[in-house]
Amino acid sequence: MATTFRDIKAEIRGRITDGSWKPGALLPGELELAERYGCARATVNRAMRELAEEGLLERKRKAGTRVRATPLREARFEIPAVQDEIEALGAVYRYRLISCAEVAAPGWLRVRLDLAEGARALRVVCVHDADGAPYQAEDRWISLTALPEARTMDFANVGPGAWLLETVPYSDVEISFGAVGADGTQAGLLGCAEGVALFQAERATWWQGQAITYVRLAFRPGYRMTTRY
Amino acid sequence: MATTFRDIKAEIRGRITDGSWKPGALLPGELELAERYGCARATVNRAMRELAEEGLLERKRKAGTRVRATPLREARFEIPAVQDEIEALGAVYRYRLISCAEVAAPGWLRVRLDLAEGARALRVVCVHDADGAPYQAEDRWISLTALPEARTMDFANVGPGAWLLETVPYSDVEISFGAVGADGTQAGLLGCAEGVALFQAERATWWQGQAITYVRLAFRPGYRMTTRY
DNA sequence: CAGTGGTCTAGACCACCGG
DNA sequence: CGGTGGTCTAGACCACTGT
Repeated sequence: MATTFRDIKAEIRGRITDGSWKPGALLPGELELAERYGCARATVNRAMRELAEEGLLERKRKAGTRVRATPLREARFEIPAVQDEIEALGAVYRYRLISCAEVAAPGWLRVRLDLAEGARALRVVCVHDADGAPYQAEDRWISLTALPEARTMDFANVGPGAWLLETVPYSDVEISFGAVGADGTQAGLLGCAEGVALFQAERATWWQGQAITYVRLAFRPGYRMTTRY
Repeated sequence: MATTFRDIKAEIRGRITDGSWKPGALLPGELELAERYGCARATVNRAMRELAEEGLLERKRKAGTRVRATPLREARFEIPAVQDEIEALGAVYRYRLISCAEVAAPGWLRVRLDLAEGARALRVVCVHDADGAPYQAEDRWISLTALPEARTMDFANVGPGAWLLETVPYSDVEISFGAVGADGTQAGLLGCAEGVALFQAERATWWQGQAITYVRLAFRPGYRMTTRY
């Protein structure tokens, strides 16, 4: 009878969800559970530690382990590249460049990315289609302070997102989601009426403390982002 | 010179983000790294295992450990109770019940929650205010099959969300986010014009395979959900 | 088949913090 | 202060899977 840390996790999770151990309740110590399950303390430790990471338990030295009084609800969303997202739907992906120009970084962007006055940026506007219909409109600003080589890039066939992904693969990201009424540009790009409600993501990316890019992604009307937890 | 699993994580993470180890690159085996850092294999194992969970590494038996070719971007959002969310902003929370009535579950809800024909539900509509201004409009359906005791509850002062949280604290949830134009009811409850873009969450909750509740939460215009990763 | 990661063990020392 | 969780060790066996 093998007692793995997964068995113990399942056992404890079961007791919590079925109500045997109510929110706030104190669980037995690791040593006692190890004896009860006939395994090493390290095994119990891993089980409980992971359940704590998942938000079901609260652990404190000396105080012991308790069922979280207020369930910590945490949802995880995968943020795939647009092309992957579209192809995962079984649709044909197409990329269309609308415009690409070097400009002086506007004030709001300098504030947002902490850029110096006079900083310059590359602004790229493009659309991602799924089966020929607009799926996502992208309005991106790339800091030419951090990535001067972006000037020489040709974004006619490769999206700026894909290029950045291979140039700066691992970076720090701040992302936020909201709803906006489509402005004239977005309405044109997505083929909808002005004012229609759009799901919009905003993402700022940093690498080693330096701002890389800021992007606004407006999704086609009706888009939903879904997950379980 | 203490080498903890955190040190090793930081070390490896650094090599990945600074580009020394590029996407797809093969890392040394656990045994070699253990020797290199002068620690036990278990310590290296924990460091690498956690980095894999975080999406930076890909591990396969026999094949070894590699830097993920395509960074797995995963964002985590906390989903607090509305009251906590509002009070965390430093605002005063207020709850207002708009209506509460027992009804036959409409077809779309029966499909959504897998309810039997003729199933009955409690429909509760309410508003959550922050500093006196509407923050979130809630339109909730509670399955009376699963929770007949909801019939006798008085939701005049306690929100249905808070009651459910203490009645069924740990459940399975499916959640999705999108943008909608405010309908007449939502416009009235949130004090905005019809058609204004609203950020909307939909949540279906299950407990031991049985549907508990379905809720639509429409946030005040301009609301954004933010995180880092 | 053989090499890699996955997991368990028995024991140890330590840091934190509640009583 | 002393009990609890946090972490490390040295060793072992096993499961998967590429070659």
